[in-house]
Amino acid sequence: MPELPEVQTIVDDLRRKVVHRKIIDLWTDWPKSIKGITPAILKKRIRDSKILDVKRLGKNILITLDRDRALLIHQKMTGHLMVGRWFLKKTRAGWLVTNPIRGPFKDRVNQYVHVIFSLDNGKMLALSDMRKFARVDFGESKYIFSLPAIRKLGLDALDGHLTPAIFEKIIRTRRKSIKQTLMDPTVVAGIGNIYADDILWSIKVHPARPAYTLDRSEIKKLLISARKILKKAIRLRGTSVGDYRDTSGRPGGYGRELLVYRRTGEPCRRCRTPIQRMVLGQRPAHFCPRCQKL
DNA sequence: CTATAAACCTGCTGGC
DNA sequence: TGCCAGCAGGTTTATA
Repeated sequence: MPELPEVQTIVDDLRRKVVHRKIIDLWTDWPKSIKGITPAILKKRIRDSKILDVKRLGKNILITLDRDRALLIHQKMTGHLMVGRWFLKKTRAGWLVTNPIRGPFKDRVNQYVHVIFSLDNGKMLALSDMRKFARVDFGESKYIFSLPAIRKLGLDALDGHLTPAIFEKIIRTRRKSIKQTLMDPTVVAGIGNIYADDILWSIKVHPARPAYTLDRSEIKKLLISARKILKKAIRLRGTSVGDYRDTSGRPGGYGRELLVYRRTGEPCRRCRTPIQRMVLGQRPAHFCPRCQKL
């Protein structure tokens, strides 16, 4: 689900909804969602933690707690964070979580909720994830920031410290394709498959071009375009291709604006040539064979 | 070191 | 209608 704009949307929601709240309980039916420690230990250690802040680190969500501790959540492909009131219900098949949010969810039971933090205002922060790839990590700030996922994170795509000159230096040393380079979180943080395709289409660069072949002006255009597209997607509250939803269960609006992503066979928005699909680094890449020459 | 593949999971889609 | 291969927003780990 989540790339930079989707994660930012979630973080903005969470700042309004859970900052200053206390976590009073923890429930999970998928212990693997929690890294490092058992759910029972996390439950004990997190009780009565006050939420001080919520931030985005690349595609990770950092929830800062009191007593110098923090939660780090990565939603991976199909993870969702939702805030609301749920009810646990025991059935023959196990625990089910009922979800009163109306709208995009097909029914009132969200069978994919696997972790729930109960808050002191009667609401719950729930992690729902159909594919169970999402992970929650907990510990002292020192521990969280020592995690490879954070330590090795490149500069954020929207971070002002990432200047055209620095971006050029990074891009020009990479031998991989420009698309795989853009999607590598240790190079630039936040760009995933959807936005990488749209960004490259917008500057007419073929996704398979080796990164080091881009010249200075192309790299500058790349950075400017990346920021423009990511900011537009944040304004529209993300892309809902598949099942992405915000913390209230509402879809994002960028899906209608997609430039090439998942438009295989459809006409290029510039020249009407049918969009092509190829595979790069095990991921699909979409491009216009006429606008984006190798 | 690099490049590719597999692993982690479930549900949906399309072809036969 | 039914089955099954292939595919999906991401990242880490294994293999060559």
